[in-house]
Amino acid sequence: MNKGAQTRATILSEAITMAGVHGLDGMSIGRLATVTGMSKSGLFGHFGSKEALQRAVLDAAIEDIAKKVLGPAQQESRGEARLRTLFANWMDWIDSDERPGGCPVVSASVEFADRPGELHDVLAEYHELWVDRIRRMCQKTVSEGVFREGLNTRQFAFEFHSIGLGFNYARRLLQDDDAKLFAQTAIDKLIRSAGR
Amino acid sequence: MNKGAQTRATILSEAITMAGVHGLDGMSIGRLATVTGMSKSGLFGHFGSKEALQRAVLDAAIEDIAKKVLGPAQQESRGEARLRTLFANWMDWIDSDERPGGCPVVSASVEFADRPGELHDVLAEYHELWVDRIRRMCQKTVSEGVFREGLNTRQFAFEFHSIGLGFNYARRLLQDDDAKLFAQTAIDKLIRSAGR
DNA sequence: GATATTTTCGCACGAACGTTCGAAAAAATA
DNA sequence: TATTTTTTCGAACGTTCGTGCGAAAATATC
Repeated sequence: MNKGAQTRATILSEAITMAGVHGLDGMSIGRLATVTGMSKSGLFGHFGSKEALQRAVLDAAIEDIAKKVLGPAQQESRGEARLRTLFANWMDWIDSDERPGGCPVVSASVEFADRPGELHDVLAEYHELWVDRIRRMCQKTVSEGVFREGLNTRQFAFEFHSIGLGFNYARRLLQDDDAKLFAQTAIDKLIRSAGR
Repeated sequence: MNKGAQTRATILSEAITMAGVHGLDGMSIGRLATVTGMSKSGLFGHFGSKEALQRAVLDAAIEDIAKKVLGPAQQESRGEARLRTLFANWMDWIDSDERPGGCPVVSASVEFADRPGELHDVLAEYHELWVDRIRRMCQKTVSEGVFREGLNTRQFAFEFHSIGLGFNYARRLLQDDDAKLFAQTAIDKLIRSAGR
């Protein structure tokens, strides 16, 4: 690993944290430089523009989700187990101490929901990908005969995702210790109601 | 109505829109002055500080929700009708053309979830109030014998709120026309599953 | 219509923002 | 070790930010 890639990784790690708390816009290059012990221009040179930095932060967060949340779920053989693992890992990821700001992708999506541009498009595309992954896991569970035939898998994915949002919201805003239980109960209900 | 209160209302109306799109921090006094055709200092004088302005925007949004969403729901006599009206009006409010940024309270809550201060506290308090209102409507429906005895009303409120978040998210980020149907279906399911 | 009060303005301030650039320092290559 | 490339820095730029202040304009009161 080059020196460049190394410091880039350090920067991005701090940037994910800062973006989670202050948003992708609220994350400033100056404060990021202070935190990492670099000069503003030194840090800036790694990205070339603020938008490129924001994009890099987003990519890094998405990659981390792929590694820690999606990957382990895909390794499960059965569909229902995939869904359960996905949700459990997602909640753990949101609740991790490394991320005081909850899921940075959710934060960014709310932040850029109504602002046209590259970041909006990246987020919209990723959201569709994410929901579609849930939908396909659900479809697989149908194929295995565990969920009932004719189940509306897009509806399932919508509800699955909504529960995650509810958890992220309650957990972050209120530090609600019951949130995890509520979310887990809701997922159990959802999965049970999809059974044949 | 004084001239002052009048322009204040005009400012706040524009501010709600801007805050919905750019966030409470992203809403700047300079741009707000341009939009309303005032001078920066003239506008500033109405509030005294940016945080006070943000607080006023939040209060105005919450008041608007009380009038257009909560009020009509409270006028329903039966518990289930209250819940249905509340949800329908909430979705309409989120989806209104006047608010390109969806629900500004949801946006603000995500924005300030991990930033201590007055705004965070206001938002957390309001969220608890909101969820508790849902819970009490649910409890009333239990008392009326429509929902089953022993129903976990806090769980119900969590799921109810989550569905609203899911709608807000999908509708804003993707302009998903199916979002309303998904949300409505989810609410119907939730209400049916709570029945005796 | 005269007076008192409220509202709005222009101007300025210091701080922070993203960004540029050429020089210095560090690292990689030979 | 000498040379080339990459990485980092310091200083500065033009903008925008929130805010303060005294004067002017508009409104309300008598």
